[in-house]
Amino acid sequence: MSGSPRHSRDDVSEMALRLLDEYGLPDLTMRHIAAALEVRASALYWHFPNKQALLASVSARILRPMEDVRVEDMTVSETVRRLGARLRECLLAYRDAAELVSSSLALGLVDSPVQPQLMAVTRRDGVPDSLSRVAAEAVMHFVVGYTFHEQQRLSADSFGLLPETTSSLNPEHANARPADGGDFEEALKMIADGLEVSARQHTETSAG
Amino acid sequence: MSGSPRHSRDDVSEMALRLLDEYGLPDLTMRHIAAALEVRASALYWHFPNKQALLASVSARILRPMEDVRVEDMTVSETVRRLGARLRECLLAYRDAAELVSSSLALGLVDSPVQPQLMAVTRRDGVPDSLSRVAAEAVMHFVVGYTFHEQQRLSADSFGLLPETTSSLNPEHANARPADGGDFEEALKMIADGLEVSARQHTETSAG
DNA sequence: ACCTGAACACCGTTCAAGT
DNA sequence: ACCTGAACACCGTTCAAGT
Repeated sequence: MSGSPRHSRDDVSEMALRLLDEYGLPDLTMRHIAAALEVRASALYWHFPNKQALLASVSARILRPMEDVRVEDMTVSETVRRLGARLRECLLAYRDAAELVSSSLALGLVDSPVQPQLMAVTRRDGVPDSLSRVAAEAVMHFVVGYTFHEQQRLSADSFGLLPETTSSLNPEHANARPADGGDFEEALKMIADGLEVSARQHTETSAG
Repeated sequence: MSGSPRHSRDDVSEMALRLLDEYGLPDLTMRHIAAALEVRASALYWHFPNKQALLASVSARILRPMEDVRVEDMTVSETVRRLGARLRECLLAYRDAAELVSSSLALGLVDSPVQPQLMAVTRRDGVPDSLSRVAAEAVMHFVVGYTFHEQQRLSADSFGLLPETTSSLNPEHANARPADGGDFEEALKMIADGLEVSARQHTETSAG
């Protein structure tokens, strides 16, 4: 059929995402990605300057569904909670996605997945951009960190590791026990409430 | 002088922390740590089962100053802000410390650096443990993620990278500009305020 | 108890050369 | 425009053997 199966940038990152989900981040090597595309590792350097850039394009792909969240009719608090919950869903959709996105975000190689939509709503409601940016950072870092930790526990469990540690039979370490799914939403609510308090303080100060 | 310079576990992690600060995480290899101790890489496997365990002991060392924070006389809100600020200081004290601690925390190889002291104060004030744990997670993940990003920007700047991107001359990307130091405390305040709102809601509900 | 020596099975990246 | 081939300079980890 196809005599010369040459690839696009998008082909590469699409395949990389598939391999990430199937084999995990430690096995997402340039050689494995290349092999899956029936190509040598050196060929990938025509499409990307280095591995970090390739991983950033995979991160952007993972975060793409964030764009579909419609926030027009939401309150500020609803928007914070909705964007946070959706971000967690995006990260849980692929194996090791939270770890990958965490480092791409820290390196500044992908845009904030929360800021644009949150800012649209806060501007509509007269909340200062500075507060909105801060809240977007708080939500983003909390969700990515929380889900990173959560995702590690999931794959540790599936590997059969931590058999007695996770069963929380040790009252000595009850304080250290991981939070469950409902705690995630509780934390988002805290940040949302905190943003509303700050916004209220701002309008009182500038109006009164 | 010393004929047989054999090492302890603590010697190894102390040297590893020095090398981390001097050369950064990518160069913190088993071979480099061993060489600095005048030993072969394989010798490290007598002290630690693998590299991740060694890195976890370095993380614990970085977080040790968290224990010195005295919270007895603080309000809940002050405690959140103080512990968050101190955590950031701990991470900024060594090169790439935030990235290292981020992964150790996600892997569950080090304890929460926020929870014990926050819980002491919230218990004193009758705030439910569940809320306290959630807030501790929010603070921890936010601070580590924020500082990870911040620290990457610092070393990118010192490397002379991102010369025009960081000078924020591009109005198109003004929304994406990184938050400054004051924004960090603003975000901690949001989480602290959110915790107080939740605590208030709880006591109202349970008291009638 | 603590370490060496040597090997195993890999990495990311570069670059001249091919088509 | 897109890729190969071959090399460079490394990795983490294991394990028999030494002292």
